[in-house]
Amino acid sequence: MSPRTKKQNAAIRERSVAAIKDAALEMFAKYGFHSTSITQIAKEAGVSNGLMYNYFSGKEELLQSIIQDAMEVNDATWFKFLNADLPAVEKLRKAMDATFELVKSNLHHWKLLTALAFQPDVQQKMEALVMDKKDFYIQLLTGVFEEMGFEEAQMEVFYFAAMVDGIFLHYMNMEENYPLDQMKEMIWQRYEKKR
Amino acid sequence: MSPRTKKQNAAIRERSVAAIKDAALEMFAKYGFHSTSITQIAKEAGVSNGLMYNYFSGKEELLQSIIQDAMEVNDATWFKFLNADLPAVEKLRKAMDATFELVKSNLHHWKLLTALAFQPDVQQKMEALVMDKKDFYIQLLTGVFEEMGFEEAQMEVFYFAAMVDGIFLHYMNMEENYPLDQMKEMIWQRYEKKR
Amino acid sequence: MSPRTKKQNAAIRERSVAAIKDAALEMFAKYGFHSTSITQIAKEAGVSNGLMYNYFSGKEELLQSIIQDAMEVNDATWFKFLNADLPAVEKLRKAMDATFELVKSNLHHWKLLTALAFQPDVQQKMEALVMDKKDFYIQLLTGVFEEMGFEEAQMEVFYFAAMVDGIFLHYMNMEENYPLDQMKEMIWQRYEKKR
Amino acid sequence: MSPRTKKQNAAIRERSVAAIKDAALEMFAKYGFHSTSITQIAKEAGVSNGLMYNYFSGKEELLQSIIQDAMEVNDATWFKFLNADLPAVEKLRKAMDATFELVKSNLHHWKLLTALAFQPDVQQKMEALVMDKKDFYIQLLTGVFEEMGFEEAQMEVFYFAAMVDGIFLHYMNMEENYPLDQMKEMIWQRYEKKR
DNA sequence: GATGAATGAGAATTCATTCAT
DNA sequence: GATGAATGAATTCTCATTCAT
Repeated sequence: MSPRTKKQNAAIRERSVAAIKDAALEMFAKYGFHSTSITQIAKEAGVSNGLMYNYFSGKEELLQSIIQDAMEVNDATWFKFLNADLPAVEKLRKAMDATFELVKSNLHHWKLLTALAFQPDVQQKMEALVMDKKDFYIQLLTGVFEEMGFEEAQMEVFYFAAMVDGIFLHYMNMEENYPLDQMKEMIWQRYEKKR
Repeated sequence: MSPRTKKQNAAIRERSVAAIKDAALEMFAKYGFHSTSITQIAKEAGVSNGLMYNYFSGKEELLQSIIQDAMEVNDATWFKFLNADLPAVEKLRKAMDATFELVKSNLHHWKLLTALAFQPDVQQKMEALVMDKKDFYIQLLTGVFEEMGFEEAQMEVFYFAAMVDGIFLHYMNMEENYPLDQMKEMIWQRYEKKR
Repeated sequence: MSPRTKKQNAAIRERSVAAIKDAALEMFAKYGFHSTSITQIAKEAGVSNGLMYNYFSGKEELLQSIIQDAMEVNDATWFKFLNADLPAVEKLRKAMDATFELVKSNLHHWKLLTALAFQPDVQQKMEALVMDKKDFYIQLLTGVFEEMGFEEAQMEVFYFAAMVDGIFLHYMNMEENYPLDQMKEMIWQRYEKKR
Repeated sequence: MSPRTKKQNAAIRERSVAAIKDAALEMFAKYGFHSTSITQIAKEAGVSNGLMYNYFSGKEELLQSIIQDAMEVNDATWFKFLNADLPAVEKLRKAMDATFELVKSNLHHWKLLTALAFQPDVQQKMEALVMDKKDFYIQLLTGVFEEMGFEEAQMEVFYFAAMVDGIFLHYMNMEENYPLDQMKEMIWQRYEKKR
């Protein structure tokens, strides 16, 4: 009956927080943010209704936290490959491969993020977070395409991003019926010769 | 003294329905479906709270009706150009031009439709409507690309669709800052030579 | 195009009023007062929503009017037989027979009246109407039973009324499965010997 | 500090449910089902508007639950006396006495149940519940009357039931002005001699 | 740290009633 | 006399959030 140590408490907290986030992500992705109630999340997570409020100030903050997590994973991947010490074509290929893998194995996260990107009320709250990143990656990719010899490197960034996101869009709708890998290679044909 | 004629009534009804739909589309696109209340729509439309229920069975049916409208406009355009008696390249170009115009001038509709396509709870209700159409257009486009000499015509359809939708996705997020026309031409470079 | 005569107008009015009352009675009896909407009544009656308000001040007054009608039919019958110039036993028998016929052939009216007699909110509005009548009939019947030689004639009135109403209660619930005529004869056995 | 125990919670829930049911019964009986709003019930029960929905799926289920309760009380009484190991006449007398007591002391329940039995929209929902019971009690009573020597025992059941229900009907309308006990004895005269 | 009973603001929906024609 | 589009108050129900334990 001795009081829990700090470490024990931290572990307990972490487990609870993770359970809540996992359940929430799952259900937000499945039913939408507004159509998922706190009660449903709590039930799915196997905790009480009120526990969420010990860790987040409300439903919105829970969402924010999930979004942040998803973006961090994505960031790590991109940053890793686009900053690697490799020829531009290689960097692009590796980053692209990694991104496709990421999306394949985290379909839930991605569906959720995409869905949210189109819900105007949520969008505004993400905007600040996203804008900086976006500019940063545009810069980064522009550098890569310049190195690959594109005149209008920034236009190429837009074009590349559109192809990738368009493919993901369709993949998310069709899932296993979508020829994801073939699409990736069709993109790649455009850049391969720059090798 | 005498009651209104049928024609008068029809006109009145039509005006009310239009006002409600317009207001709803505007606000759904702006704030999202779940975050827009009937009261808000009614106020925006300049009618009473209850009037919507004279014309639609509920908020959901109102949404359905708006979706249907949007899809009909789109359908008409595509069908017109892809079925025209022209060489395949011309058909594709004209259909593409028309679609870009459509999206440019109906940004609201498109944002709404796209947002909805990612809200899982709404998605299911659209699915039946959309699925048939999708297959139909895949067929139609496959024919066009075959005529243009593509070996893997269906893969080309997916690729083309991904590029177009990816571009629209980004356009919808960045609006006037997006180089929409340049992107269109970048797509077109791939097909022009097939002329 | 000459204006309608007064007589024509009166006929038109009467037809409309009758259609509305008939429809209302039918639906009140079938679905209950609160569960029947003006719109339903109007549709059933084949008239417009607003017409009712030309003849009645509202839904409640329509109900009152229907109740009054039903009670008048009943009154006429009872009064006729209980006031006839006949021996008491004959009067009772004839009034009883007539009442059973009345209920059999106007099941709707009766169900409605009974239902209303138990809806507290409606009850209060009927109370004034009913109370006077009740006392009047108790007097009348008491006279009859006294004439038949009952010591406690008023108790006999209560008892007789309870039997009759109890039988109707069950008849209304079971309808054609109820041995209505046999029940009537079982009551009668009590009074026959007083002949 | 620590959460409430299961027992504590159960007690709290039970108290709330009881408060809601009591208030609802009171007001349904007083104003009718449709004329009583959730808000009124909540106020009378001294709880919030939403609490009812923690325990019942809606207003209708609350009603169902109250009906069920009322029927269970009734059932217990009847079953107890009609199944007792006594001569038939005694059983009947005791069951009858108990029923009259029941109605006297639970006037609210009975008014409500009777009122509901005549509201067509509610009736359908009770029907299944009631029908089985009715047949069961008819059987039971038929046995009793057979034992008492009635040739047409089942007709006697109908007749007896009609008398009892007719008396209750009038009692519910006139309340303390009604000679309830005398009526009971008038019924009894018919059966006493079978002793 | 955790629970879950309770709250109450806000949303969708219904429908008696009005009134311009 | 009749119509039916429009109104808006009232009602049911949902659910994020609070808080005593």
